[in-house]
Amino acid sequence: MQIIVERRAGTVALIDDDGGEAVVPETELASAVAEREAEHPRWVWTDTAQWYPPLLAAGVRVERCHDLRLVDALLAGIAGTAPSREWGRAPAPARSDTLFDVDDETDARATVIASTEWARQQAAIAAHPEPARLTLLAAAESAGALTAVEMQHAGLPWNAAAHDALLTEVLGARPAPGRRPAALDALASEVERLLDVGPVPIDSPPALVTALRRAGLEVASTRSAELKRLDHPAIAPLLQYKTLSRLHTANGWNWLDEWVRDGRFRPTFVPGGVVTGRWASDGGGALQLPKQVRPAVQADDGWALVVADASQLEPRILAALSGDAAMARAGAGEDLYAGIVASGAVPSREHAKVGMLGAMYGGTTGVSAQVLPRLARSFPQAIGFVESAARAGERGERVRTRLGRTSPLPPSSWRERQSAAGSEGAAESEVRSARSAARSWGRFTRNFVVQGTAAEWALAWMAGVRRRLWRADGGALTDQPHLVFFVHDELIVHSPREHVDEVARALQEAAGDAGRLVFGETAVTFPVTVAIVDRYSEAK
DNA sequence: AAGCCTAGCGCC
DNA sequence: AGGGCGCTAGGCTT
Repeated sequence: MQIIVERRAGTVALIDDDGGEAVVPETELASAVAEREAEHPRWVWTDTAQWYPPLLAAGVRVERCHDLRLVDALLAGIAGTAPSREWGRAPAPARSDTLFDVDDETDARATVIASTEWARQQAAIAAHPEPARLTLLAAAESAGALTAVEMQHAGLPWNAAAHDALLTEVLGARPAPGRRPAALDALASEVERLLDVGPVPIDSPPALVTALRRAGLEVASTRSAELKRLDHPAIAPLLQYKTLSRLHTANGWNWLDEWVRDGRFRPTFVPGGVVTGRWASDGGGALQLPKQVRPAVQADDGWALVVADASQLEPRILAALSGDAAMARAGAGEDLYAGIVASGAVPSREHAKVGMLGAMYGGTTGVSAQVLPRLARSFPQAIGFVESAARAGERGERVRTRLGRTSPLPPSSWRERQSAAGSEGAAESEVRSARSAARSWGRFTRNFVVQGTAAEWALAWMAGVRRRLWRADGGALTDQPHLVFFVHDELIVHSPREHVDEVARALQEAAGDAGRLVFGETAVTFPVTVAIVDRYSEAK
């Protein structure tokens, strides 16, 4: 059964299957939801990110929901239209210099009648050629939205003292605000001394290029890959400076002050935030947590981190998508790349890895391009699948993931370039640049099908883990094993030590379920490695 | 001062 | 001339 949650001027209507309505003041919503949650309804509401945090704060957990905003975005993508409404986004703050008053319009767009929208979405899903897949995607997306809020609520356990210690270890003591740590000062002086061309503006890439050239180093940029190719004594300290400076600015003491409170890092996860369906994050750079700071991610006393990682997820996804039996066989063990080597297709694991990544990203140079023909011979269906997605993109067509998320159409400027290049008397440069733009869009659609389907698998995995950890008898989320982190193909559960084995089992079993859910019968396996550790850095 | 852009680098 | 992101600093414009 489902219960639609509909806002009505300071009150909230809860509408059940039979059309029965209970209208409660917003202040009493949590208890009204708690009362009904016992019947395991699916909560149909406009936006999990808005409705769920206050419920969790009141100690009320919700098992299932349908997120109208996220599903609308999916359906709009499929229909090739813009999302139908602004979903309750806060109105733009009033600005005195604004030329026209947008508030009325913004409010109107923000008003979504949940029951009406729910009916519309059900009809749209039923009318889709693959309603079962789309239903699954809507459920997975919505479960992800619940999990995202729960992970922010619980927070990733973070030992601020350990973080401070590791910063001090490599940077020196925390400097006064606005000052540079001692280790960076020393490295900057060293670079200056070794270049010996006067002051070196080390933090400004364009000015640094000028200084390097003054020192006789032929560089076009200050990218570390380019600097590494140079043979000069100043390069090593310069690269070291960049690494430490990055740590200091991105994940240093300021980051710690801003993002870690009461032993927890609580980023906002943004389900569906990426065009492919991957999650994005907002604040703290949660999805780019550098390995350097992972020693600070530490389980509470008596607890452990159960860290699970899906092995070679994307090539396995491609094998399942394309039904490539040979690649499924190569992935039968724990290491798909080793399986590709064993099949005789390529000489080394590195060749297998770089070649597969190149096939999925559209690499055209180096080792990746070299081994592609061999991979194509051994795994014609898998390679053919991404090639065909690339060709579709080059023609300006949309592609879709396994469960039905569609890629956007290229911008109108792209189409105009293509047609201009195809017309009589087009300049050669126009043709070349249009061709290059077409290839570029093809690389996007090529990757979209794999990355997007991997995101679907990951959502199904996460939902399965959450379901297995769910305790019907209630209790606070954080009193029992709970998800605390997700990065595309990796999950972390914070768990009391006495439960880690069952948590590990849940992570494994849910991975198997996810493969069957997304692909039905498939020979492709999705092994996950699970590590039970005190610190995130001890995993892998 | 605020907004926007680029360069660069972190993650998957 | 390999896909997707977020974030920071510098530097420019408004």
